[in-house]
Amino acid sequence: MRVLIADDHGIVRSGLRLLLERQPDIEVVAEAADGAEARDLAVRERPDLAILDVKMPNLTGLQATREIKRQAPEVSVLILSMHDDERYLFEALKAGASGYVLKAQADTDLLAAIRAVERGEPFLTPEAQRTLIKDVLERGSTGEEELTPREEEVVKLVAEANTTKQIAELLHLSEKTVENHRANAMRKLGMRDRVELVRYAIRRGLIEP
Amino acid sequence: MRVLIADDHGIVRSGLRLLLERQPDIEVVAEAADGAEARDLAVRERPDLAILDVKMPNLTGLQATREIKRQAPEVSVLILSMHDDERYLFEALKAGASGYVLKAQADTDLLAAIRAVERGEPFLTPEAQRTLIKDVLERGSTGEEELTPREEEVVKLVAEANTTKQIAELLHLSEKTVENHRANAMRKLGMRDRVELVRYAIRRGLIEP
DNA sequence: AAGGCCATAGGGGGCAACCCCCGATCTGGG
DNA sequence: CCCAGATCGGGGGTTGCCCCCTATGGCCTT
Repeated sequence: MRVLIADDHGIVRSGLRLLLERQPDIEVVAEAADGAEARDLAVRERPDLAILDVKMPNLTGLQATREIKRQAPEVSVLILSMHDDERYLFEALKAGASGYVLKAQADTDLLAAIRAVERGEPFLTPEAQRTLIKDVLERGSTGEEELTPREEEVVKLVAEANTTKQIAELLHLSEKTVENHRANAMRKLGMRDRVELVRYAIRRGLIEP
Repeated sequence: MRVLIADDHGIVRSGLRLLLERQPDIEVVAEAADGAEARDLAVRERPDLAILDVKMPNLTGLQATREIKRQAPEVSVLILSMHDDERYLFEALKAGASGYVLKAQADTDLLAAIRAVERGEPFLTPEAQRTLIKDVLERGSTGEEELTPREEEVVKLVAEANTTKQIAELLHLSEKTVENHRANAMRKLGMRDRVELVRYAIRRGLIEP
């Protein structure tokens, strides 16, 4: 099994490599120190599996996952999350990840996750499963309404502190259209102003804080 | 040289251990998964050096440092920091740490830091030195760019998507006062609107995304 | 005593954001 | 073929953000 690992900390990459290479059938074929590098390597090397940290420079693990699944959908992705952070779980799954493992449990759960992915099954730690169930129950079965690509693009630009006029120029649209996309996004998300959109964009990994 | 390592992620401990044990004169005599355990082991084992992650359960690396330096001052402490987080640099030095190393640079800087500590010298990465110098210069010469407690409080509430009116009610102030604090904070930080304040507040850890 | 910073409060004004309506065009799927 | 949804564009209005200014009382340092 050919694996790519991506984390901005050399120490973590060493630890992962050590853990993985104790397995006779696993080979680490590439290491990346940021999200953009991870995406490029995944597209070029086509590993069986990419293990990505959530928090990386250039592209977050979530952004990298989206791009990898678009450009090389046969590459499976496992997301590694710091802390007790399960807030990215939902987004990770929507981005196309096959599993979500907390770093604190990485040494015990990671191999189980890899074996699951190998069999083509998804993998979630028990904690992650609990979080997911809680989320689904809270949001109702569907989750929140999804944004269209255009709406998401506008939200991203809003969150980067562009004014309506600037966004209109960037996208070659009228200010009115930009306002409409922003308003529709806010309505779908149940938000009242740009400030809430910023936090949403950061949670979604659309922008860096 | 007898070393203790403390980090809540097994993967990171593995990576550290791997790195350190390649050195013939370094022996990892203890591993801790949280701050309290790190303190207890440091006091009992009296290693020459304790390498502590900033963010750990029970006691943070900084709290653990303070307690270790009080109960076993001959133990040197190196702080390992996640992210690009240099915000704990001052506190670490104040707590008695001999050095501050970013995890992203751990594999290259950590050994240099250990050798410095061995010689009884302090160690800061070039980035940390720059941060320190920048801060000293800012505080020394021109008006300091730090926010007053009131300004920070207002910024936090702004970033939580409260309107000026809501903040005024929460703090029992006039809207005008809130506006002044917000405007002063924005001027100090060189920002133009609330959207930028949100990202600042998240970077500073004032609020969660 | 004087000057400095801070927290408090206010006036007035320009403009962007936000809200509620509306319609036109194009596309994909039943 | 028609309908739904996405995209694009607009009118017209209220609110709140943001910027400019002044001012007072409390506290600390000089």
